[in-house]
Amino acid sequence: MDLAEAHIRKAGYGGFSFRDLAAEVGIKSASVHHHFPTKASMAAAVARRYRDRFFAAVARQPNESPEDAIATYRAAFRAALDQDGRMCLFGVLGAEAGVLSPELAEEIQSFFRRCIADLSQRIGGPAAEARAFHVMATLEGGMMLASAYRSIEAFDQAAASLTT
Amino acid sequence: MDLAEAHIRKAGYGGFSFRDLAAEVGIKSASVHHHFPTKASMAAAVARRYRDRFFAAVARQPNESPEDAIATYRAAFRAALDQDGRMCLFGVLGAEAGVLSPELAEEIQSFFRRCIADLSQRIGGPAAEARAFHVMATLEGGMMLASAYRSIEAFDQAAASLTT
DNA sequence: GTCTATAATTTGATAGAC
DNA sequence: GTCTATCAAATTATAGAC
Repeated sequence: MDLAEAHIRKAGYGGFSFRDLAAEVGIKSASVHHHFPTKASMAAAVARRYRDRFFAAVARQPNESPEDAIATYRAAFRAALDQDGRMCLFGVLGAEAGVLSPELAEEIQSFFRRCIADLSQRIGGPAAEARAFHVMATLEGGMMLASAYRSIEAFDQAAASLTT
Repeated sequence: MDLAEAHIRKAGYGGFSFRDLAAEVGIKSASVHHHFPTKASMAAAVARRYRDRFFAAVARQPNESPEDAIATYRAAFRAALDQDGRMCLFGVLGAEAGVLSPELAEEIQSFFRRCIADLSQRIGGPAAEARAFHVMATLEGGMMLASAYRSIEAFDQAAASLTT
């Protein structure tokens, strides 16, 4: 699953194959099928694991200000980029959502809905939801720019103004 | 090229094949190879055409304010989304830039460099470049969110606050 | 849990006729 | 410019032995 995640984040859903994963682990592709019946089911499992890790990382802090919440999200995205220089898993999959399996498409939409709902609540106020959309778009887009530029500075420049 | 562009914007580089394109046009895949020697060369040609169309659409207006320039970019992204509900070509490809051909990777980076340079100049002032990065990230991320949500409202919410 | 073996399909690409 | 024919490789997936 670690390898599958790395491949998806680097090259999208089509960027990993059971054979490649198996070879890198040192087993055969049939053995991978023993754990995940289909490619779509494995991608969905990887997505669920990524989602759980992500929401654990952005968990609400005590006595948190709206600016703190946004900074927490930004730091989580930045850490993912800093560790391995790769895109957000859901950012990659979201871009090709049009042709993925229904199970996976639902997983993607559900991730972003949960991000927006969580951020909106923690930001509060009248324009909270619009600001939540803005924050998520900027962070995802910033990761994409950093991926294209191969430089984390692109992310930092894009996301700097999110907090006042 | 129209069909190739549609497929890439919906599903990424791996989302189109010469056979599929040929079948949709009513010819054979060998005939497509007559026009484009390789898949990478065709994708690069599609990217160049998209780039030229994009920069024509965001051309500088006379007596333009910084807010006007940003609004022009936002309108161009929104129009692409509104017409066919698909991602920005370079947004999709940028997310999977890690495994594309060098020719294509260079085309992607060059597109974003040109966007940032153009926007920076039209915005002006001390923090112009950072604001240009911010605008591009928000627009690309907003398209991705709209793609995942299958709703243009996600884009509008994300990009509303870009202009004052 | 892992293997061998294999099926069925798709893919990118080429040679050469018309 | 388009075709037929074909290749070599890769892909997803399954059956059944160990």
